[in-house]
Amino acid sequence: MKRLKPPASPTTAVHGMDDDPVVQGLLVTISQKRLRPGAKLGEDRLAEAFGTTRIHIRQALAHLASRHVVTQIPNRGAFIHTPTWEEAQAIFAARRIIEAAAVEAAIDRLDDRAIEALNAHAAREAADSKNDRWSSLALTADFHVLIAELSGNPVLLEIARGLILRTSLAIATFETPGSHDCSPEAHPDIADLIIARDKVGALAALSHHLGEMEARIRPAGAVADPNDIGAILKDVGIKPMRRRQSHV
Amino acid sequence: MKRLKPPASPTTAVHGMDDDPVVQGLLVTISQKRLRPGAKLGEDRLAEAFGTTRIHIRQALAHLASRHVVTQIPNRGAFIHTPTWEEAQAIFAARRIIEAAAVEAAIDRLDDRAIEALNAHAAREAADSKNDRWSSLALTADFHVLIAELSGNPVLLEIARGLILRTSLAIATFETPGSHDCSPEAHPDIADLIIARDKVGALAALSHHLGEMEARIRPAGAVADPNDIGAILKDVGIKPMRRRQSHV
DNA sequence: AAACGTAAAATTGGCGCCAATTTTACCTGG
DNA sequence: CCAGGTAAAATTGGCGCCAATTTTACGTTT
Repeated sequence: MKRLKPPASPTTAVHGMDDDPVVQGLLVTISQKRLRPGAKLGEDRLAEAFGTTRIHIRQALAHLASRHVVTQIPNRGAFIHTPTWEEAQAIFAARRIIEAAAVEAAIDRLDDRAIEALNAHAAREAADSKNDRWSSLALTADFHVLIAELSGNPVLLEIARGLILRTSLAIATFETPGSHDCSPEAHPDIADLIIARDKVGALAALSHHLGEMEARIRPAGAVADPNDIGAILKDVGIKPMRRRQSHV
Repeated sequence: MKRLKPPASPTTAVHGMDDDPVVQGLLVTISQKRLRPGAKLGEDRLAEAFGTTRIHIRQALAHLASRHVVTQIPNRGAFIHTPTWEEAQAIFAARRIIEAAAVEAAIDRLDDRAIEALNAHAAREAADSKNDRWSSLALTADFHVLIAELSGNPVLLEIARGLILRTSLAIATFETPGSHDCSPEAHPDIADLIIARDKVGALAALSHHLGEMEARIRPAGAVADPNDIGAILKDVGIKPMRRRQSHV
């Protein structure tokens, strides 16, 4: 038996490249700063690591390149994008705008499920202090994504997701040696102010929080350390390939 | 003679998929509403129309799909994206946020070149009344892009460009029969208020302008008219292909 | 010994071919 | 005359091979 389908209705199903395992794997690896800006993303190596073909890798890399997460250079390959200092400042400025609007919208449409989600994230972040530093980095970023989700605007959420990810690239590029992405106690404060529906307080706390993040980067801190991705991807749960080794 | 180049510095040159002629051609054709939401974008047909290969078309379509301008359905092909009503509302809400911030930033860093650019665009728009309606549609969108450019934030500009383009898709999908994209006299008013450095006035005029645009769409106005792209692309200056014709 | 130039290896880019699915057209049956 | 089913055509998806460029390694020269 065949089920008949609409003749030419493009609203049936979406491709959903964001759900791609290669894209997701690269994204979380970047948000955890295991892949640093400038790292080479070889097609054959990634294909072997993720267990797929080279064409699939190319599509994923092209998708990430259009999101300004990966930079593709003709005949050179794909690299984790290294933001310029001007781009880093622009990302922070854009985050101030987007996230302030998201906080306002989240307070306007605050309900029990939103409060529960904020508390759940606060609990998860409080219990995370003794985890490995990789997952805690992704967790602090998730708080900002959660606020964007609570805004109820899917377009705003998508923009925020991109900016938050690019922020980790900016921080990884220009950070001063000993610095964290987010001060630990800033997120519960913002969450409480949102739950209390204190707009001006929440906006001030958010602005202060983003200011602290921006204060940790310096224009001269650009590192040129594209460490090899083999050992990194192996730790994520992917089997690496060993091709050859340059001897003495 | 060979010129030596940096060893592995990814900041040397960018790929720049946005400069691709296929992407640009499709983008302007969409902003002019010659390609309407739901239109099928066949790979062979586009390759023949633009005079390139099918692989190049695929890359361009994937890029546009990651920007939510094109929807790709597996084994079905690529279509001009048809926003949902919720997405259309979210786009307008996001534009209010982004463009308000852009106007504020533009006023803060206003200089002579910015004033000249605003006046130049106003003059071009005033002299455009008797042009064909295709280019005037793109011109009204350019005004909003110009404001985003004057904000001085390249990230904000990129976000605004995407939202403005997706707005034309939203309007084309849900517009009521006789409606224009922008009321003609709204842009000079906003430009004058920006030049006068009147923030609250410019923000109010912008909000009113976007409100007028949003008021012209209705949730039931979804059209299912994906007219063929052959005649449209032929008019843009591309040679179409004639394959076969179904006789009587 | 350091630097230049050359050659080999590796990687990316692109084209063509073929399988899988969909769309269309046609034919048959009610 | 309309509906359902079947077959042909068209289109997309994917894999493999080969050219072009880059990167690395090595040998030669000053």
